[in-house]
Amino acid sequence: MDIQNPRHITIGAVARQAGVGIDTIRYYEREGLLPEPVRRASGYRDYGAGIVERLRFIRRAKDLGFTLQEIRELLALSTDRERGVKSVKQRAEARLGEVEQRIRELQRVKRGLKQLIDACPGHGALEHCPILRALGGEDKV
Amino acid sequence: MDIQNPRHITIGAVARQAGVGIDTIRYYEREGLLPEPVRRASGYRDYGAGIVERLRFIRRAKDLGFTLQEIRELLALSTDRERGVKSVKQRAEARLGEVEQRIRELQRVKRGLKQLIDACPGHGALEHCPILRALGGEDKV
DNA sequence: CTAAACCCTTGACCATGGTCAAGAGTCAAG
DNA sequence: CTTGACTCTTGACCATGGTCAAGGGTTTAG
Repeated sequence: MDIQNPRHITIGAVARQAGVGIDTIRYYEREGLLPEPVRRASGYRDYGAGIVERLRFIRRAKDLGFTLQEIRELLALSTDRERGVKSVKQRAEARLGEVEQRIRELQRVKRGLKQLIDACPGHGALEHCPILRALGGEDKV
Repeated sequence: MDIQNPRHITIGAVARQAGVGIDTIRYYEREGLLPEPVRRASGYRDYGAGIVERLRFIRRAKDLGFTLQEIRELLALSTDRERGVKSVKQRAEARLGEVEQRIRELQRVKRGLKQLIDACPGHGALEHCPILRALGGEDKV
């Protein structure tokens, strides 16, 4: 009965369509990122059509560096018609700030490494290696 | 008998001087980042003076983004007088490449977020929020 | 001598984002 | 009806870098 109706889609089909593992879907459900779907008499999860879009949302947000915790909040906001758009924009701005901070940290690390590499002749006695010296001096233990 | 001789320094003193936890020192020992120290008759670890420098080495390398695995390798190289300097420089260069790659990824993320934020009015219907739309479209599940 | 402060080992636990296995029930095709 | 593919739950396990607790022995100051 109506097997290809998108109103009757099993977890395996969802997993295939969204390109994630079955266990991942159940994990997201446990973690509150996906609503608990209705169940068939057998106990099988029975998903509506929107589930694949929601998984796609999660994947894209993950690619933008949001944690599952942050994504859970975004999803909650996206169904809150009172506070919605403003808060979503604020979250995105906060996330942007974190990304910029992380970029600055990495650029500092990069400069540190570059200095060491440029100063290192690449041969000779270990005692004169600026990398090892900068990291902590002699290796007497 | 000679209590302040640096040849008789307990794990607690090492931890204080290096600014790490006692458990961290034992953890590093288990993980092969620190040599197994000699033991007193009581079984107490008995460290030489170099241990604090070595812990400092580890901390600085960690700040530069090396994993403990990489640090273990650096430490091994720093005592290998044959292959030493050249390999150390190569490790640092590899690490630099990783850092640069990560910076590029984050800059891509940053651009994506910026576009969304700039396009978002910050008010109005959720249906028109470009952030939510970009992340995955409607929220029908 | 006693008590506080220290040390020992073994093994569990934290967060993160899942993955996998066991054992049992369900569904669809032939 | 049977077989194979699918699903269910519970709970263990992966890496990373530690942290903490239990239950015991040691050392040192007063």
